[in-house]
Amino acid sequence: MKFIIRNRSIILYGTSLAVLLLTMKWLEWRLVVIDHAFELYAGALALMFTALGIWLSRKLTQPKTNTIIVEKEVVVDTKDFILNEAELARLGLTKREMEVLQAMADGLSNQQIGERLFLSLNTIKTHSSKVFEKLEVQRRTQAVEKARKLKIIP
Amino acid sequence: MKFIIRNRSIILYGTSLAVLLLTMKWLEWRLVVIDHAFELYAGALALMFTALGIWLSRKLTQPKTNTIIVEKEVVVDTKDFILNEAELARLGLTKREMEVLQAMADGLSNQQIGERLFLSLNTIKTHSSKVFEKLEVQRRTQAVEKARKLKIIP
DNA sequence: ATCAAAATCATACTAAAGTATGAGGTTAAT
DNA sequence: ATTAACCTCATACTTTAGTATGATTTTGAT
Repeated sequence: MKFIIRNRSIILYGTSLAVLLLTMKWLEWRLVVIDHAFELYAGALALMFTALGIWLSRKLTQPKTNTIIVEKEVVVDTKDFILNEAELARLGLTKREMEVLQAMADGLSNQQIGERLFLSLNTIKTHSSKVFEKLEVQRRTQAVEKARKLKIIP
Repeated sequence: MKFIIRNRSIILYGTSLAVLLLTMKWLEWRLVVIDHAFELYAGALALMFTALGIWLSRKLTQPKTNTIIVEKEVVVDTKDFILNEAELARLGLTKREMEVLQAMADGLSNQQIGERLFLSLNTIKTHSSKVFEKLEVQRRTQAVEKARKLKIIP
C-alpha cells in the first residue's frame, strides 16, 4: 500500500501512457477512414504529452527555492563588557589591585574586602591607595567611576 | 529584438513543435515501409513531448521564494537608560535625596556635593543618611551600586 | 643567583564618611 | 489653620577611608 502511495506519480504516468497508447490505437483505425486527420492527431498527441510533461515536472521536481535572507536586528542588552586592555596596560594596575578595585565597585568596605581576599585591613588600604594613585583619584567612589568609564571593570 | 528575448520560450516551443511535426511527417512515410513500428513511433513521440513538457515547465515556472528570516544580533550600546520610575516611587526618594545620590555616583565627596548644591556638609550628611536608609545600605559605594542595579541612576 | 616588582602587613596619623539627635523653616494638602 | 513631609543646619560622636612610611616576603625574569 505504501508502495502505491510513494510511487503514485510513476504509476499514474504509466497508466496515462497506456491510456494514450490505446487512444492512439483507436485513432489509428480512425486514420484509415479519415486520412488527412493525421496532423490533428499528432497535434493532440503533442499537446497531451506536453501537458503530461508539465504535470510530471511539477509533481516530481521539488520547487526551486530562492532563499531570501532577511536580517532582523535584535537589540542585545549590552552586558557585553569589553575589557579595555589597552587602558589596563597603560595604567599598570596589578592583579591584586584589580581585585581590590572590583571589590570596591561591588560596594564592599575595606574590612569586607580584606575578608573576601583573606588579607588584613591594612593591606587593603595599601592596595587601594595604589589604585587611587594609578587612577589619579582620591576616593573609592571616584575610582569606581573612572574605572567604569575606562571600561576596566563592568 | 527584445520581443524575441522575452518570448524565446514560446518561440522555442513553437519551433520544437514544427520540427517534431516534420519529423512525424517523415516518420509517416517510414510507416508505410515498416508498418508495425507505429507503437515505437508513438512511444518516441510521447517521450519527446513529455521531455518538452518538463523542459517547458522548468522554464516557465517562477521559483518559489522561501523567505528565511535570520535574526542577526546587533550590538547596540545601551546608553538607553530607562529610569525605573516604579522603583523610584517605591523607595520614596525625594528630589534632594536623588540629587545627592547622583552626585555620589559621580564620585564627589560630601564636601563637594555641598558646594555643588550650595548646601552645608552637615545637610549632605543628613541627606545621604536618608538615602542609605531608604536603599537599605550602609555606604555610599553600596548606594551607588544598588541605585544602578535598580536603574534609578544611569 | 640576583634584582626589581609585587604583595603582605604594621604603626601612626589625618580626613572623610556615617550616625544620632534636635531644631527651625518651607511648602503643599486637608 | 493645621498637619505632615521635606529641607536645612548644627553639635557631638563613632567608624571607615585614606596617607605616609617602612619592613619583610614572594615571585618572575634575566
